[in-house]
Amino acid sequence: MNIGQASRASGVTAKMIRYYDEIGLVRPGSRTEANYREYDEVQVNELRFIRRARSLGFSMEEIAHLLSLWRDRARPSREVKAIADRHLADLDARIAEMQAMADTLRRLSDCCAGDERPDCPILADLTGGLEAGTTASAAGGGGRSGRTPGRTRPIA
Amino acid sequence: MNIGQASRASGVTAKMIRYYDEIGLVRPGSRTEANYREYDEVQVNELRFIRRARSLGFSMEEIAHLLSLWRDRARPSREVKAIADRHLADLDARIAEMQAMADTLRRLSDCCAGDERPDCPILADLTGGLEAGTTASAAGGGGRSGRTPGRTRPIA
DNA sequence: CTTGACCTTCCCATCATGGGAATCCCTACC
DNA sequence: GGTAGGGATTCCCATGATGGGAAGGTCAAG
Repeated sequence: MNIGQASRASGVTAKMIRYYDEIGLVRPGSRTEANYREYDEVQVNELRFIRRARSLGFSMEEIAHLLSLWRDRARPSREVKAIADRHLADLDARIAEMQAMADTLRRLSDCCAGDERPDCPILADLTGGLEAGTTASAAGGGGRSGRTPGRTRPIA
Repeated sequence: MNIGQASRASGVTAKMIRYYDEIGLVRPGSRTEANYREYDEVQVNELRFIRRARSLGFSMEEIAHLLSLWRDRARPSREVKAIADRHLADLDARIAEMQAMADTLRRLSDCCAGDERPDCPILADLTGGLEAGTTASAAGGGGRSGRTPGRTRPIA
């Protein structure tokens, strides 16, 4: 299987397959004389694995770890679960953060007439910070340690 | 006010203030003879505005728009509301997506013994895709148009 | 005049992904 | 054999918002 066939078989773009090769995540089984990457079912399954893991929001770093556990028939499921749970906690935190943003925004939007007049509680909120009140702390409020520069939404 | 003072007054890092200058979002009122940026209360308020808008998850592009409306005393609140509502819909969609990931993951984690044995439903799911079942479609399921390469989590 | 804090610009890195160029290779067809 | 078209290769660049750091100029206090 060349890269195009592996791509169709796995649902991972050729570009990404090359990238996974580059970062050492999934190496082609071999190269042809013309330097074409060659893949077999094993690698294609790994590519599918990655695709699925990405769709669950795991980072490449986490996936590298998961993949090494997957390859290791003697892995303890404890380790897999640990990675999953850490990621889950991360997801939950980010969801809560975004939910707080959405809640604040919805409240502000509901108060906004949305007509031709310039008065707007949304702009008022952005302006003021509204020091006294429940308004100001959408995302920063909790006090969760450092400003997590967390990971983005992955693809499907 | 030089950039350091503006930074302290607004809560925006000097690095970011320079960036906002560079992209034309908030220009310093003037420069000193030594080429130092000079800011006054107006700009500091704009920086605070941006900081607050970022904390609500608005992108820089949306903030540029919001800022121009904010500066325009004759703006129709309709336009502000439109931006906010679009962002809100975006937030809701991303929350739903992450929630689906989290739900799937939680279910898988709950089924995982997390002990020394290698059997692991999490890895099994990643392996199989489990073609028949509610398991497979965490994030891609909905059918919402194109794979939105959406924006990341902002800071507080 | 020196020291230390602060400013300037410029470059690099993040993370996963896509776009595109230049070049080479393979297959099919005439 | 020649050629066309699709597909492979590598390399560079961009994203979005942010941080890190280097090299060099500036200001204020001692």
